[in-house]
Amino acid sequence: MAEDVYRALKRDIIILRHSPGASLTETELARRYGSSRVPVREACNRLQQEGLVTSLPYKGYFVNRISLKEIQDSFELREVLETHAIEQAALRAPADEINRFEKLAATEYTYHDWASYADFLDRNLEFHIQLSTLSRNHRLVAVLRDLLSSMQRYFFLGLDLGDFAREMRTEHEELVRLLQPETASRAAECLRKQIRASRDRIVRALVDDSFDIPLE
Amino acid sequence: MAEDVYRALKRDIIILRHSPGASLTETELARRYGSSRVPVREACNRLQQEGLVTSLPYKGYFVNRISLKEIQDSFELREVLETHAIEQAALRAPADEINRFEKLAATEYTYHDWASYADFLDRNLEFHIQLSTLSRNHRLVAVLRDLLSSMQRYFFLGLDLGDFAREMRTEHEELVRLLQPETASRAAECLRKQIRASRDRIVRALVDDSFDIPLE
DNA sequence: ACCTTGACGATTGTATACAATTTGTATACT
DNA sequence: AGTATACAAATTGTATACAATCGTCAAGGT
Repeated sequence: MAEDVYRALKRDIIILRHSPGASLTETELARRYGSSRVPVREACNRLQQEGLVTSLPYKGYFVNRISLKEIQDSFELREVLETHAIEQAALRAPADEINRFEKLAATEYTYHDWASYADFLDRNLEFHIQLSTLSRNHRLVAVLRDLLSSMQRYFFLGLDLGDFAREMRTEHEELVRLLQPETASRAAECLRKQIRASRDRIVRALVDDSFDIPLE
Repeated sequence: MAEDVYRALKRDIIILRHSPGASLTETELARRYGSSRVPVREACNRLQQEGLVTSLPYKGYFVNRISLKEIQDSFELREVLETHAIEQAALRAPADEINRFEKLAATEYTYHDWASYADFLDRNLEFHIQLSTLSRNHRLVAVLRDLLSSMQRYFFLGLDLGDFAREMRTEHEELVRLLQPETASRAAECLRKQIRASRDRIVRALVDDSFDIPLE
């Protein structure tokens, strides 16, 4: 049940059902998600460690606001971690596992259909995690999973800015093609370019003020 | 009180008072640290997310075993994160903050004095965290802090292998000297060398079987 | 002899009652 | 009117009682 609350609450934060800056109290969350305060506490603690909410003792929990600085920091960190992961992945990738990724890469979403956004984000996360798993560094994968999870909220913003479904699918397929020892460094550079493009899309969305979400 | 339990339990795991592989139950921990099960649960959850213990539902918590693979994974991850951090730190470090680090770098320990090990590890962690803070990337610092915390157990093993107190102090001072924009990449390479030396010391300690700790 | 089944012990999972803390508000005093 | 103090409301922090789950071991049947 704690797991249910965790998942539901996280999803609601990611798809912005809980607005950045919003105040959450244990009692109200318990009512909303149909449990008692204890599982809610556990869920909130996990989300706090992931950097999605902040706990102020005796005051409540608050959905972390979105700031340009944190977006840039997150993307910088992602670039360091994931380019390293994919380079190692390409160096160590066994050929018989590559075709498995062609299916994972083939995921798109429907523009302006918010329900499809959530699905796409899940599959996209899965793709990147499976990719980094090829690096054979469990620890790296764990950190990257937490990081990408907490960035889902940003990606959600980016999707509604334009129809990049086909473009992202093409990017995925390009990565899979480069997943071989000889092209390891090219794979890393390719991913780096994609990550920066994604960051720029999202930053542009925010500074253009297309969204009326609480910043800073 | 949850905070107290967390700190005490973490310390006891790091200094190997709780042996790797040991079984921990909430009730017994509550008795040992003088609280009820609720704060213990919170502490254990945090430690689980940090990778120090594993929770098996309805069975208990278990102190994670130490494996060569995980040590190597951790050091690889540390190398990626911290060399990036120090390079950014050197590029952005304001001159008036440098002297603050000369004090932090001047920390040693007394060989064969286990009590001094714990103190040294704390100050050493603080040094590296403060260093990475100069990178101005909060997110990176947060991840690095978690990683280094969970590696403290390994460092503890390394200390008892030989008297490296002066050597490590010298290494620290060398890093501080290189903490300038012109020598940024040299700082990164210097740190990389140090991290690998540290890893090799610890790996050697384990394969030489100098310790009778339960491995993987 | 072996397999099934049932009960018991140990442990975590959950709910709820109560304590501690903070913040704001109202009231009394100067 | 202004300030200080006491009190009340809201919220998390902690303790404890109870429920759910898993593993073990023994008993009984085949």
